[in-house]
Amino acid sequence: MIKIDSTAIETLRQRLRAAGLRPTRQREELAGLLFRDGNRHVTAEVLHREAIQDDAQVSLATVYNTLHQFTRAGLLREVVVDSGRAYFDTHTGPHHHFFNTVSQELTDIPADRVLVVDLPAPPTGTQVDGVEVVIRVTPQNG
Amino acid sequence: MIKIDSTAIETLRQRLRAAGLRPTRQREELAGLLFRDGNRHVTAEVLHREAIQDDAQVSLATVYNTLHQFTRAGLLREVVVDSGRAYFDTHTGPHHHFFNTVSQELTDIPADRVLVVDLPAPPTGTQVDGVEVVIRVTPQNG
DNA sequence: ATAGCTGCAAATGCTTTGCAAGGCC
DNA sequence: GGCCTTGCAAAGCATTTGCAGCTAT
Repeated sequence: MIKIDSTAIETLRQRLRAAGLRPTRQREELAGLLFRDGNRHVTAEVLHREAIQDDAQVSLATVYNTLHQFTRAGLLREVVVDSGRAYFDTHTGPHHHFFNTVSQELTDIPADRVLVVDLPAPPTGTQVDGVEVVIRVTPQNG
Repeated sequence: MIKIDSTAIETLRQRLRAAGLRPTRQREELAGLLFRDGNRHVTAEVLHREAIQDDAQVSLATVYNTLHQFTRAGLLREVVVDSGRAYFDTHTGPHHHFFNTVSQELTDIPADRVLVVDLPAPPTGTQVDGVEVVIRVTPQNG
């Protein structure tokens, strides 16, 4: 169970309410794990394991539902780097990622460190929704 | 069944052999579908459906295996744009993609139309393996 | 002949869904 | 109380694997 002072809990609850989500025990727990330590990159399974280790009662299905609700509400952003698993990022602003394909770890790259220039026009009848840069890395000498 | 002249078939067979793969009926069929019409972006399911409509005998499992063998052999490249489905691109050189998230269609962007500058150093102990830029687009007014 | 392929079906891994029970306002 | 949320289990996809039979060289 998430252990933080009552002010922080109240901030979380207000944040959820502002997003149009009822502050339930599970949502508070997951929001606490996601947002207390700054920027994080999680998969549903990892977040679920953390919640369980934290003595919280949350099912994996609820973790999935919650991650999507948070994403729809703008509290999270999905990062696509693996065709078999979804990653969620607590940093919703524009930025990019390193993805270590061996350890499967994500690292942020500030948006201002990558400049995409001379962008071609999108296909006819479409509009640009977002630009994602993923730099795949592997351990050296391995 | 793929219908092309014997010269083209022989070219395909040699290409497979050069990649260290036995030119079997299934591989010729799939290679024919993939490489005869220039650059293509396919999922396993789409390629399988095409092969079946072409009166070829190929199982979906073989399509999956073949796509990965071709990728390992450098004939294909995997493009990660969806966390639930794998796309394969017949264009293996450096370039980027538009991904229409509604129609799920991929469009190439030549590498020289996108410039990624001031690239930050990769995380300690890792080396860069590749840079992928994905521009997500949606239909206009919808 | 034999090492490599294929097909099927079953297994796997991640994710979603249906529905009854429970919790928030 | 009423509606939203949760949990469980089952279902749903995409993908991989085991193994017997087939095939290219």
